[in-house]
Amino acid sequence: MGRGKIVIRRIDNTTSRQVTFSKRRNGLLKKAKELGILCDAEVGVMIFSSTGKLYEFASNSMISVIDRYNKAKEEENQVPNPNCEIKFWQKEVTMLKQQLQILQESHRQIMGEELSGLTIKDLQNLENQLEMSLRGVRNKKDQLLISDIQELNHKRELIHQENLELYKKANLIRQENIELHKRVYGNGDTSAANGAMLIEGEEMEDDSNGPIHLQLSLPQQQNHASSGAVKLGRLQLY
Amino acid sequence: MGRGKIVIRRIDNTTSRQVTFSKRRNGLLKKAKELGILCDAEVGVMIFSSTGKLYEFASNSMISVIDRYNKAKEEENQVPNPNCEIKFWQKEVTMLKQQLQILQESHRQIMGEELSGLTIKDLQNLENQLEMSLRGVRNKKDQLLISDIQELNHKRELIHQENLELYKKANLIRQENIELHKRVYGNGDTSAANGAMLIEGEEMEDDSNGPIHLQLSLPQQQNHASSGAVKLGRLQLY
DNA sequence: AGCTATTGATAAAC
DNA sequence: TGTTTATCAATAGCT
Repeated sequence: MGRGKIVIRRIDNTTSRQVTFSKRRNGLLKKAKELGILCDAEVGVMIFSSTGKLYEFASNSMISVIDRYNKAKEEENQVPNPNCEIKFWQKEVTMLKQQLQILQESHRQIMGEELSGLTIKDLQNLENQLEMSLRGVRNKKDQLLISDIQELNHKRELIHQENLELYKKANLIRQENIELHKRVYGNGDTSAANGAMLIEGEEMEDDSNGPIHLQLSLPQQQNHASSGAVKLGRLQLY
Repeated sequence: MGRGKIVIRRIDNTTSRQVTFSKRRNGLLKKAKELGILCDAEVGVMIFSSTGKLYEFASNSMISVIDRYNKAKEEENQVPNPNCEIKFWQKEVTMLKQQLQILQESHRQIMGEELSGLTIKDLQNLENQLEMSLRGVRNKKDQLLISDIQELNHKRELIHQENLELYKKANLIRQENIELHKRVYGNGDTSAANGAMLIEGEEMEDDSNGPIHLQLSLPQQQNHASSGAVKLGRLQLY
């Protein structure tokens, strides 16, 4: 029930796992509440998020539900074991220790540490797994690098645009300057200093300082970066 | 979600209340299960029908959930319970669970499953680790293969020696046979059957069956296996 | 219990 | 976290 079908399996992506948790938790609590009301049932729901936070619902009170649950279980088992809780936790510890051991062994094997006792077939499987993992890791790394490059390219493009704007503005100001110059020194000076009218404000490369740098740096940056980098990005990526 | 909208209010009709209970109860339990799996959460649901029957779900075990719930509530209320032994085991469980979680996460990363959130440097380290592991596994596999080959060679050598012994014994028996033959049929037959004395038992290839096969098969097997395989082993491994 | 029309929940996108 | 929307899943009402 959503934009696409999903398989019921641990959601790897942390963010979407949290988002889904938030939504489905609310859904579950709502349904529990509805069930309690509609069907006159006593319902208790406890949810611990993966971060350990508790969310709960109880149609009356959680203590009441738990109590009723314990009673029901006692009746069911008809064996009121006094050491029950301690035994439970001990079992839990045993189970967890086993799990840990298994995982640690597998981990060691994967790390290529403790390979004695494996058959050639085991080793072949391990090798295949490692190769697959390696491909996954490399893909992920490449993706990261490529997205970094794209981001940098984007930023560069923005700065380039900004540079163009600044260049245009500088040119306008320079033109204005020339106009003001003409007005201040009159027509007599104009013919002596400049043989032709500076209509567009071009051809001033040798006289002023600031604009020159802009004019020189822009085409360089443009040709170098935008053609080279974009081509690289497209060839490598798509 | 049904043929018509309903208001969330106790269903008066007993039958339809029970039917709805059955349906929604299953729905709730399913959703609880899904939430637990999808979002890596610990979920516990207890439902008492209006007739008092208990239905439950817990992602791990209800005792664990209730206990965690009590703990959370205790912490909330800041009321420390001096239940020493149980607390010890609970601590143990908590610690083991933490270890497990850490290991599982690392395991997932190594398996190339959950790589989001890693930096390029992390990925680089992971890649190096995987490459190292792969080398280790491949080395081990090669070692195994080579020791297998060596063992086979050794066995082959033993069998070869055994064959030689058998061949010698067969020759001796054959000589004895000839001697006996001579004694039985006298000197007149000796010159007709064999021109020269068979001193070492050689040159009998065309007359007897067993020894011929041995003599032919041995040099072939020896040259093929011992020179070829050993050379391969040395070149690949050392 | 089994069948659908219909509502409700929610995955994906922002 | 909240909102929106397209889809899928749950289920209300029947049989």
